[in-house]
Amino acid sequence: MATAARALAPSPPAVHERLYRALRTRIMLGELPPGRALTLRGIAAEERVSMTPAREAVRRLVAEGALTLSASGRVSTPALSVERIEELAALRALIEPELASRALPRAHFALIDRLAAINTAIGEAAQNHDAVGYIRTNLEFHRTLYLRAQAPAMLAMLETIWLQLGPTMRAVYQRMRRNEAPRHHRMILAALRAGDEPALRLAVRTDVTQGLRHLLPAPADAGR
Amino acid sequence: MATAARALAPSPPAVHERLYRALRTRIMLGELPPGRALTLRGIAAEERVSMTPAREAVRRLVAEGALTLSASGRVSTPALSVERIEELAALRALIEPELASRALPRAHFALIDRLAAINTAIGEAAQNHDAVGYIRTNLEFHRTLYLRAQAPAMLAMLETIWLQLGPTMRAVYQRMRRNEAPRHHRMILAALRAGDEPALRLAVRTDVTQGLRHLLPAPADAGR
DNA sequence: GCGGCCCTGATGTGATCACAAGGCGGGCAT
DNA sequence: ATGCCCGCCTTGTGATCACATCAGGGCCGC
Repeated sequence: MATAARALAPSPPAVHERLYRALRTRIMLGELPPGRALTLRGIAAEERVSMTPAREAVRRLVAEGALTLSASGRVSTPALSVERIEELAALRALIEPELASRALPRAHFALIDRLAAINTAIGEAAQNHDAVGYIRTNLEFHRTLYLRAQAPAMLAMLETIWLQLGPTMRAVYQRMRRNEAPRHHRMILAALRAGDEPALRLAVRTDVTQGLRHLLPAPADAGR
Repeated sequence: MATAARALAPSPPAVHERLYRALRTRIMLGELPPGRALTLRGIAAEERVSMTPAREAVRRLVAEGALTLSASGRVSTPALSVERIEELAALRALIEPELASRALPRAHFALIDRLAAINTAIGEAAQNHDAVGYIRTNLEFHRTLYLRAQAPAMLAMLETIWLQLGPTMRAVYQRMRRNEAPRHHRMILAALRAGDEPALRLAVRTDVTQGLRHLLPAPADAGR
């Protein structure tokens, strides 16, 4: 695709692609608060281009659920309802253990070492109270593992879920004043080293549901 | 959203929305073969509009994986690799039992009766060798059940998976000369009537994997 | 003081144009 | 006859414009 083409020849990527990447990153990392309004002309002016590519980038992000359109077509980051957050968390809890399980047979030492290093970076971001850094390294931890699953369609679907949760994530990690990396990450690493598939599934699933539990009101059946 | 607005006032929906719906339906029902090339000007001319709304509709469908862009930006329906089909089938097998399970507590008699009626229609389409009709009624069966789960985000994600499988589905149902509705649908109905949640999950999961097994080469570990 | 109404400016939508890239076919050389 | 090359013409991209819609603020009347 476009990425590969750019890797071969340094031809500038299409403008709408660049806008898309930029917005997508900002949204996924939680740099935009939920409910933040955006305008096509504003996005376009920011990069000194016309509205056309801005429209295309926004349309694409809306299709992925990263942005929402009001009835009159105004664009904003989504302000998720509790029910929707619960659904998205449940989807993560379904897909991520599956990806981890598929990655397990291919997880050699070098990968586990890299995951451990990323986990250290997560801890540093947590100590610095760097919310964006925390989200970015946390996602990098998961993505690095799941890339080994060799399941691009699943990973793509999962990333759109992360994307939808992006603006909300920021609120989560600001609320919980965390000082260290998620404790379940160590369990994930241990299960990977041991080649223990059930333990890995459980650790991943718990990591996901723990991370989002803070957003759900009643801790009643959050783990159903 | 736009649908609700249209329901209140019969104002015509936005052109790009209309194009999107039309294309989406044709793709999901398998009316377009895999690898079919489309052009923005062609889509636009078909409905006597300019390229702009056609571009938006296509961009949206590309974001959902319903269409693919070649390196030079040409648009076509995706020709899925076997690996990708397996991934999408696995995603269906993860998400659909969950949706069925969530729908179970809300599944009253009227719903089960309606599902049985739809199932009859599936059988009729099968006997008439009506591939598009078969796919449409089959999806309607599943969607009708899952709508009761009150999980719009999950259902939306699932529909994008169906969408990606659309062009390929056509090939499946032409290959297997089926004469009746999927046999697991009866098991789904029975589990719903009995309120048996594990049986329902199993029946749904089996229905999904059986339906797509014909596309996978070696029947070795398709059900892993 | 306050609530409702109207107007204006901002915003999204669709059409049209200019341009660059590339696919495909015809034509030429061997 | 066949293979290659070149040029045309289709195709996607970005810019610009006209227009309908609507949100928000100011103004008037109570």
